[in-house]
Amino acid sequence: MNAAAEVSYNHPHPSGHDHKKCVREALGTAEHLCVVRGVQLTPIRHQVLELIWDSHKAVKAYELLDRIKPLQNAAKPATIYRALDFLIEQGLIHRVESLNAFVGCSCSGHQHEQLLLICNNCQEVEERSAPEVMQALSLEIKQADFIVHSKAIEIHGICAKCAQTMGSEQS
Amino acid sequence: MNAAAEVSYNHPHPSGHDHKKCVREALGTAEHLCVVRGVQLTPIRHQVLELIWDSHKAVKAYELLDRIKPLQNAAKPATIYRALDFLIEQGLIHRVESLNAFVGCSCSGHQHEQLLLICNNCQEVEERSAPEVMQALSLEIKQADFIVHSKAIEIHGICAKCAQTMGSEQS
DNA sequence: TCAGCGAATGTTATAATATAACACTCGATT
DNA sequence: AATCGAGTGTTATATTATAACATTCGCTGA
Repeated sequence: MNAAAEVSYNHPHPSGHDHKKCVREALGTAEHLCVVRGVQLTPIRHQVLELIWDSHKAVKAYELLDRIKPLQNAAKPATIYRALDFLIEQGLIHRVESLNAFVGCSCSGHQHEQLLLICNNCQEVEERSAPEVMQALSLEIKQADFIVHSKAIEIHGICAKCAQTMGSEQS
Repeated sequence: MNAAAEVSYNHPHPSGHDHKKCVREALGTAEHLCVVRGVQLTPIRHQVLELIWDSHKAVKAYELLDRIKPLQNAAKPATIYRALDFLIEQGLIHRVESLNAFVGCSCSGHQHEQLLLICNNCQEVEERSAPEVMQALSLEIKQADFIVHSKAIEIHGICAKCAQTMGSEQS
């Protein structure tokens, strides 16, 4: 049985987008990249990636652990952390440093360093490539004579959708 | 006895800068801001701030706990985390999200949102205000219709000093 | 004066996040 | 068939952080 068939999507994205398409594309890209790179997207890794893509919210490692247990009875913290390490290495997910949580990367394969807009209300994370920001950042880093290994740009606040909802709910 | 007198500086900054001056300025600014704002920089909070300013490296909470125990025998995790919460609220330190650690803020009183250059070799953290980056970032965020609460921009890599040292040590 | 309050701290317990270390399986290679 | 490496199983523990309630102490209004 295919692991993919065992994971259901509990939180269809509310705002009229076709989330199944997001998932399909993300998994398709992941599968393709892993073949190309000669690395193994094992059942466990695939399931974890699917669970992460269950929504656009950042997910905690132990929440993933709880949710994978019905599928992988033997799952322990190491099971999850190893899968997460792999997925991060392959650029298939982002670690959200400010939340100790993880979110699917929709820019896999392209440049992986993105700006994350993290909604404190709905917990959804939006990735933006923000080329102008990245360019200014590169210049700044160069001026500092600094050799970059990795970048994390995390903005917390309220997303457009929540702002609208909250606004219309005011007295 | 003044708490300030009880903390020694174990790690004078190697690269010829007058670290005592950094500390003096940081503590002076902190004391002044707290008076102006009518908040209390209590002995514990002052000591924690001093310990953080012991170096330009990011410090872990439990490391602070170990180091404050000789001064505050009763210190427990909550002691440290409360002091850290206060110092962060007042903009006197930064939380380094990608390290779960803390570093003194040298821009206290001015705008507090800064770019952090974190050296993976020496662990020192350099703050840069990077106005061009911040401007591009604000624009990007505005385009996304996102309401900002806080920003974290953390760049990991090798600082200029370490790059030089490592370069000259190559075979 | 002293009752009551609020801010800070003391204290105990536990939750949440993450890694280390070693054993086992299994398919590919020699 | 031995060996090897990648992935996983398993146990234990380290690290980071918070909850919840008690106590202290200075201040303020009755």
